Amino acid sequence: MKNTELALLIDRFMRRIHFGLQSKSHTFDTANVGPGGGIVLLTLSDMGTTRLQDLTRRVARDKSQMTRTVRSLESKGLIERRASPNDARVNLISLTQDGEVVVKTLQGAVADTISEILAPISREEENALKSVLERALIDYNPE
Amino acid sequence: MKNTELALLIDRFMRRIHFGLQSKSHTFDTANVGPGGGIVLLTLSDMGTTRLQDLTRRVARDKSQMTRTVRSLESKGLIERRASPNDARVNLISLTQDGEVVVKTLQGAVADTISEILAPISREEENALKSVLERALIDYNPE
DNA sequence: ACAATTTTGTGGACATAGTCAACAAAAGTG
DNA sequence: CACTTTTGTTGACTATGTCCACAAAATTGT
Repeated sequence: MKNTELALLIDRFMRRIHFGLQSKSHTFDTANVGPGGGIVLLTLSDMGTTRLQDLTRRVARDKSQMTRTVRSLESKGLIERRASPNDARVNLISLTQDGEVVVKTLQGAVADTISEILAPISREEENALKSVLERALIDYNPE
Repeated sequence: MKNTELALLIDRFMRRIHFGLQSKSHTFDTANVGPGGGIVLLTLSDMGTTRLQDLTRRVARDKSQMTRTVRSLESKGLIERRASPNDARVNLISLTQDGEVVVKTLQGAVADTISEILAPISREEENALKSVLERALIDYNPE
């Protein structure tokens, strides 16, 4: 019954990352994608070319939200969409070359911030942390 | 350089909690405090009577945001504020009896959701998870 | 003692993100 | 080939975040 702690900890941890990045965002977010765009780009980089719906599920956002985020990233030339040849409803999303470059920059910034935060944490614990989160999320694919 | 993963995992985990609660919120958020209000109430319950500023730092939100959240909770009769006797600038915030009741309900709901999510995780790992997060946040007190 | 600075909280204005419902087009199904 | 489902878009609304300026009280340095 004391599990409320974990929710609060996760929230604070999230905010910690957020502020860490936010405070230096002018040094790396030159494309002005913001947190929302950043998450989508990084996720897309993980997934490779994907259908919009799958991307939406992975980042666990509302599909309407994703439509807008994707449009914004497209207008910045960072991602491309093309219709699936098999299914005309489906949008296949992929990073452009410019997008790849932005992703590299974001990855650097995020990695730096995370390293800062995890300074007091050992490498083994860090891996354990990832593994636990991954396992908890393994079946999580919201619609 | 692979640490981007953790940021994305934390984000997904957060969303997982959020949706888990959101989908049942009508069953427990009868006071209509929402996620923002809930975090404040739970944190306040952890901290006991506190100054607004300390609460603000703990939840890592903007102070103006906190002003508004606190006003809203006050208008619902869930928290009380009084001026500090020592320092007339300071607002001391505390839960009312109604607030305590709401907190109990929220704690139940959050605990249930977290248990669901952590079903595939052992008790030891869960404790390790908390401990790691706590340690990473130990010195984190933003202004 | 007292001017200058800092701390605490409030308010306004704007930007970003989340939510929900309605919709259109294409695909799948019996 | 009607019926249903899937995919994505749009609109309207709410909630949250961010930034700036401000006022009142406290603190500091001289």
